[in-house]
Amino acid sequence: MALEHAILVSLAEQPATGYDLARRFDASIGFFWQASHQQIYRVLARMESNGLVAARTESRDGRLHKKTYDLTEEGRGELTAWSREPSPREALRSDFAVKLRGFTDPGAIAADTRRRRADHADRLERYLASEKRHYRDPRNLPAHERGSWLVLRGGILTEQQGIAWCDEILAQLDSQESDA
Amino acid sequence: MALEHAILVSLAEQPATGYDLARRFDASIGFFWQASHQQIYRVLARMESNGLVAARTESRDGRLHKKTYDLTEEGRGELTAWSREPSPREALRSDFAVKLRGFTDPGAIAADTRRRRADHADRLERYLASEKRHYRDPRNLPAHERGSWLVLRGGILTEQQGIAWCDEILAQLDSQESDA
DNA sequence: CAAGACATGTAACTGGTTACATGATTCG
DNA sequence: CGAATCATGTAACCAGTTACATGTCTTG
Repeated sequence: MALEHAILVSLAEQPATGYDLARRFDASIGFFWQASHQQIYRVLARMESNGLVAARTESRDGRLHKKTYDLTEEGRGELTAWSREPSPREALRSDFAVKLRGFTDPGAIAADTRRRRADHADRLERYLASEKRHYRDPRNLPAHERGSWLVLRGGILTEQQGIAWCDEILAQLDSQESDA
Repeated sequence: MALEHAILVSLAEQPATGYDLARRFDASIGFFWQASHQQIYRVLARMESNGLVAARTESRDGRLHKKTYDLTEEGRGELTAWSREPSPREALRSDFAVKLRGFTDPGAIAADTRRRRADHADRLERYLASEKRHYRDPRNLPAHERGSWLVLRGGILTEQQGIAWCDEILAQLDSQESDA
C-alpha cells in the first residue's frame, strides 16, 4: 500500500487533483515511483473513504466536476507514523538479469546490453542537467528541497552503476569473442 | 509474465520439481528474482497446460507424487525467442525514496538510512565472499558460469551503489545537524 | 517416534496494467 | 471549429502475497 504514502507525501507538498498527481508521478516522483491515472483515481477514492484525504469539488455553473484533494488530520498522522517505520527493502525483479543468467545467445545479450547502456547514459545526462539547474549549492538547500535533491542523487548513482555494469558485461563478451 | 521465463531458464539448466525451483529462487536466482512456492506451482501448472514444460510423475507404491518438470521443445523455443527480445527496463518502486522525498523527520530518516546501509554492507560482504569462492579466474569461465558471474557482479555493484547513496544521505544529514 | 526437510497445493486478497469510455476547456 | 490538454472514471485481467491445508520421507 505504498502508493498511498506516495500520494500522502505529494499532497503534503501541495493539494492536487487526481490529474495533477498523475502528472507528478510522470515527472519528479515518478522517477522512483510510477503510477497510472487509473490507479491513482482508484486509490484516491479509497483514501477518501478511509478519511486520509478530503476533496473539495469545484463545479462552476454545474460544469467541470474537478476534485482537489488535500490531507486530512488523519492523513497527516498516517504520514508521520509511516515516516517513522523502517522502509522495506526494494524487491528487485530483473528480466535482464534472468536473461543474463541464462546466457543463451551472446549476440543478443550484447545488443540488449548496449541498448540498456544507452538508456542509462541518457537518463544520467538528464539527471545531471537537472542537478546543475536546480541544486547549485547543495550545502545550503531550503528544507523542502533537501529530500528531492537526495532522491535525485540516488537516481544519479543508480544510473552510473547501471552503466558500470553494462561496461563489465560488454568487456566480458569482448574478451570471449577474441578467445574464439 | 517474466516468472515464466525465469522458470524456463532454471529448467534449461536442470530439470526440477516445484519444490526444487522454490529453493533455487531462494538462493542464486532469487537474488534478482524472488518467487514463493505457491506462485511457482501455479505458474508451473499453467506452463504445463500451455505445453512449455512437461512433468514426469514419480509415485513408487502409489505414494509420494513428485513431479519433475523439464522443458519441452516448445518451451526451449519460447526461451530462445524471449532471449532475443529487448528486456524491459526494471520498474523501480522505492518506499525509501518516497520517504526521503517527503523529508519529514530527519531523525527517522537517519535511523532508516543506517539500517539500510548495514543491510547493503552485509549483502555486499556475502556476494564478495561468493565471488572469491566460486569465480577465481573470471577471464576463463566455462560457458555456463559466465551468466551467473555477471549477475553476481551486478549484485555487487548494486550493493556498493546502495552504500554510496546511504553515505551521501548521512553526510547531508550531519552537515545540517551542525548547522543547527 | 518426533522433528525437520521434502513435497504439493487451494483460496482470498492486494496491487498494478491494459483497454475502454466520456466529456470540458483552452488556444490557435 | 478542431486539436491538444484537462479531467474523471469503469472493467477485465495479471502478478504477487498471505494464510491455510495436507501429507511423506529421513534421520537422530
